[in-house]
Amino acid sequence: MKEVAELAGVSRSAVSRTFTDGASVSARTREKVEKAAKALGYKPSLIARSLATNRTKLIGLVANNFQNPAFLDVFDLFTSELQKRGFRPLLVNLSGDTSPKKFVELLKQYSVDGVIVATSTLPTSFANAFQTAGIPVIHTFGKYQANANVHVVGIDNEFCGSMAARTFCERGYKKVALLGGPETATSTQDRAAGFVGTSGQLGLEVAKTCFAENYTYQSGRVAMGEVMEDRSVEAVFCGDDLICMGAMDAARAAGKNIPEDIGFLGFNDIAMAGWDAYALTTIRQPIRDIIMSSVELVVGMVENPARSPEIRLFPCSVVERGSLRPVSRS
Amino acid sequence: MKEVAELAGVSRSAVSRTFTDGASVSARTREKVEKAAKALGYKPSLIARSLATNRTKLIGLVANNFQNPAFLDVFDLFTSELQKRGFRPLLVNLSGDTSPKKFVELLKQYSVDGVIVATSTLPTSFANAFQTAGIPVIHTFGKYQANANVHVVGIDNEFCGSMAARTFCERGYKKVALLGGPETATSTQDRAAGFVGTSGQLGLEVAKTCFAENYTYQSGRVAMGEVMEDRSVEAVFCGDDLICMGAMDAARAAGKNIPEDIGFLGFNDIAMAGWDAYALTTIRQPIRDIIMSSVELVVGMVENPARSPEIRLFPCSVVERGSLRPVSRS
DNA sequence: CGCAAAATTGCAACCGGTTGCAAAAAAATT
DNA sequence: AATTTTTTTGCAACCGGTTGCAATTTTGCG
Repeated sequence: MKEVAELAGVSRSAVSRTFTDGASVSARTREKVEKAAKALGYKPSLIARSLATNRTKLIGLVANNFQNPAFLDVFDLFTSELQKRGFRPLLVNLSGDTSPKKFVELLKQYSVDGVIVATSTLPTSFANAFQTAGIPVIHTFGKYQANANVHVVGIDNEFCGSMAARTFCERGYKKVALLGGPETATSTQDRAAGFVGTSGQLGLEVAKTCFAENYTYQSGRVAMGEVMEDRSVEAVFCGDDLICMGAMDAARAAGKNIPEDIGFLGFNDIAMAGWDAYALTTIRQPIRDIIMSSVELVVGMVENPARSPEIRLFPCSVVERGSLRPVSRS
Repeated sequence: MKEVAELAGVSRSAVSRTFTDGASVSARTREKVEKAAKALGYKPSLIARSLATNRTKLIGLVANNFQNPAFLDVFDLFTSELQKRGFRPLLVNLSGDTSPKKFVELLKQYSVDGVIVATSTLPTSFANAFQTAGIPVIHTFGKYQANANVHVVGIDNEFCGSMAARTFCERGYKKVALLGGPETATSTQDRAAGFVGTSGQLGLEVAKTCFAENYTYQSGRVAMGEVMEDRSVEAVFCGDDLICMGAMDAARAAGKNIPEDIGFLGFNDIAMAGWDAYALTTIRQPIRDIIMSSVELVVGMVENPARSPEIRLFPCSVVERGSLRPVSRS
C-alpha cells in the first residue's frame, strides 16, 4: 500500500479511500492511484481491512445435516448468493455436537459478521445463543413463534401437516400413518400436530405414529417396519423424502405395490423424488426462496444489526407424482 | 488484551505468549494470564493474529459440482477435518465460471492459506494457476501426470476404466457401451482410454461410446437414448452413479429388465446406489480417503510450502450389487 | 556461595489497512 | 475580487495481535 501511495504520489489515506466505496476522493487522485495499483498488482488485504473496520464479510453457515441431498441446494445457493454480494461463506459442521456454547465461542473467534443456523433439529435456544452473544443470526428452517427474538425463515410446518391430511382426504384415504423425522425436531412436532389435528377434523384415522431416528434412507426403512405392523394403513405421510424412499423400499420388499396397496407422501421434493423408480408425490419446500431470503436477511443485519426480528414463511405445495392414488372425483 | 494484561499484572507480550503455543512463558505467568482471561472472557482475535502472522487458517475448497450427492461427503469431511485441525473451511462455488484468473485473485484477497480444487472437470492449468500465484494447492480428483508440479490426490482413472472392462468380461459380456461423463473432463478421458484399451485386449466389443453433458440424472437419461440406438449392447459402463441411474430408468422405460436384458456398471458408489430400486453395481471411489488425504496434505503445505509435489492415488474396487449378471463360473 | 547458562519477560516496532480531524484546495456565492 | 462553503487531502492514531532483541530473572553447577 505504501508503495502504491508513493508511486501515485499521494498519501496512504488516498489509496485507502480509492478502494473504499463511499469515500471522498477526487477523480484525478483515484485515477492516479488506480494506475499505480494496477502497475504493482495491488489489492487491499481483506484481513487488514477487517481488523480496522471490525467487519469480516464472513457469514457462517452452521448445519448438522451434511448427508441429506436437500442440503446440496442449500450449500450451492448459500455460497453463490454470498459470493454475489461480496461476502464469504464459512461452513460449520455441527454433526452431533449440539452444545451451543462451544460454537458461539468458535464463531466469535472467527469473527463472522453473521450466522445462518440451518437446521430444524436444534432447539430455538441454539440460535438464540448467537443472538445474545451479539452475533446477527437467522434461524433457517426454524420454528415460527410469535414472540420470536430471532429472525426465522422457513415454512409453516403445522400448516404443512394439515395440508398432508387434506391431501390424503382428497384421495379418499381413510386410515393413514405418520412416519416423522426425528421426534425432537420442532419441524417434526409441528407437522405432526397439524397432521393429527386436521385428520381429526376431517375424519381421517391416524392409525400409527412413528418417527425415524434421523433423516436417512436407512432410518426410514427400519421405521417403516413399525408402521407395517398395522396392516390396514393405506398411506403414509413421511417427514422427509429420504425417509420416505427408505419406507417405500421397505414396503416393496414386503410385497406391496405403490400406490395400489399403500400410498406415500414425502416432504422436501429433493431431486431423487422425481426419479422414475420412486416418482414420489411430495410436499415441496421452496428451499431456493428460503436460502435466498436468509442470505438477504443476514446481509441486511450486518448493515443494521438492530433490525427487529422477522418471521418469513414461504408457502409449500404438493407436487403430484405417482406415489398416491389420484384425487377421487366425488 | 490490554485489560487482560493489566488485570494479570503482566505485559501484553505475556498474554500473547500464553495463547501462542510453543512460546516461552513460565507456568506462573501463564496461570495468572489464564485466570484474568477467563474473568474477562477474553479470546485472542483470529483476525488480528492473521494480520500479524500472515496466516489465516483458512482453506478454500473450490468446487463446481454442487448438485452431485457425492459432494455431500466431500463437504462433510472437508469441514469436519479442517475443524478438527483448527482450520476453517471457505467454500468457493465455481458453477460455470471457469476462468482461473478471477478466482485466483479472489482467493488471494481472501488470504486463504491453501486451496483444494476438487473437480475433475477443470484442466490441470486451473490448479496450476494457484501454484504459480504462490498459494499452496491440491488438485483433488485431478489428473495424474508424471511431471506434475502440483499435488494431486485421487484415483487412477485409466486403471478404473480397465477394471470396468475386466468386470464385464468376468461376467461374460461380449458387447458393451461406454456412457461417460462430460467429454472434456480428464477423468472421463482417462477412464475411456483405459476401458477401450483393455476391452480391445480382452476381445470385448465397445459398440457405442457416448457422453453425458454433465453429472446429472437427466443427462444420463437422455444420453442413454443414444446408447440404445444399438439394440445389441448388453451392458453399459457409466461415468457416474447419477448418470447411471438416469440411464437405468431410461432403459426400464424402454421396457428392459436389469440385469437380464441390459447390465449397468456405475462409478462412485453414492448412497443411492445402495437403494433397492437401483441396487447398482458400481466402482467405488474412496472419497473419504481422498478428502482426508487432501486435507492432510494442504495443511502440511501450510507448514512447509516448499514440499515437492506428490501424487496420491487410492485404489478403487467394484462393489457388487444387482445391476450386472453374476460372475460366470467358467 | 559465586558465576555462567538458560529461561522468562517487557519494550517497541510491525502487520496493512481505516478514519476523525484539521489544513488545504476547489467551487460557489455575492 | 473577496469571502464563504464544500470538497479533497494528509497526518497520526488506532484496530488487536506477534516477535526480535536486550534486559532481567531463574536455574544449574562447581
